[in-house]
Amino acid sequence: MPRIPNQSDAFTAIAEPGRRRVLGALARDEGRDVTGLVQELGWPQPRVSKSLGVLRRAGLVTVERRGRRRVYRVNGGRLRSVYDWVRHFERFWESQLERVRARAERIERESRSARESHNPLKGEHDDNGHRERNHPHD
Amino acid sequence: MPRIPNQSDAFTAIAEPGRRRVLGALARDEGRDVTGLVQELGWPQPRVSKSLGVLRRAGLVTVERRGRRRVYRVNGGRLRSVYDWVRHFERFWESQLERVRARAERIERESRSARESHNPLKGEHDDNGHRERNHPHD
DNA sequence: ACAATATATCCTCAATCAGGCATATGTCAA
DNA sequence: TTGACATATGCCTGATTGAGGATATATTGT
Repeated sequence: MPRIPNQSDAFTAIAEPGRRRVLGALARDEGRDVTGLVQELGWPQPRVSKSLGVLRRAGLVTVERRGRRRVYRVNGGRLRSVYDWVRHFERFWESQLERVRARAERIERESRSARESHNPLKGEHDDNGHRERNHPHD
Repeated sequence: MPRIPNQSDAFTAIAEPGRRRVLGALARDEGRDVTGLVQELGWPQPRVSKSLGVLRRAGLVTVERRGRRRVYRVNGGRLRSVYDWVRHFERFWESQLERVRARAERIERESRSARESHNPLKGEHDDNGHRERNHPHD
């Protein structure tokens, strides 16, 4: 039985770029209703609601009923658990030396794009396939 | 076309508990080879290698060839991008007031477990389905 | 009670993913 | 070179996922 990463886990919840966008939007204001998010994001309402649902079940946001509206807010507590986890690796970027060494190692790079290539050429030309965004602040 | 969250995205890479374990194991020492991880984690080797592959493509770890061994190390730079993103939400847990308010709102809780219930009872008995670990430091 | 508004949930589909296992590739030692 | 060791990759499968669209549920105003 594969896959346990329940969507109600904070890490899984923020793995999706769209949901990160939602959190970002929520963070800008102090509480926002679904309609507001729909307008800001330009997404169909069901999609927004579903993203909010995942975030809600992950405990990353809270809801307050205001009449027919529902005001969503960022729930810091949960995000903090992610923060704390990442924080454990702080020492790996704190020292400049670390970065230098890491960079030196990156020279003799790792595997190529993984899916493509499969290039049977002798010299295994390492390449990381750097096509991702390095700052997923979506 | 659904699903874009490429595995070579740092957030997606750390979404999987197993991969978080690997990172944790790597963080304990200063460089570790696959065999070492296999022993520490008790996983079949292919699984370890595959986890490392994802982390590698996400730029979260680096490899250094040492003979037939491959020494993996945590790459702080990438983890930092996650750190920075989460950090933007710092104000949501910094103030105790925030937490108090959030807690007050949590009282009138959100949706029930999502999958189950569907209880047509009038009074919507909110429940967050708090069955996840709140500290995924796996 | 009815219509309109606001939001959540259901269903289906295509794509992705993790895990298991077998196997390929690479490297060292004799 | 041969064989053992170390690691990566390919394939298959069951399960999960996100998106889209339709629809259900709730709430307010008249």
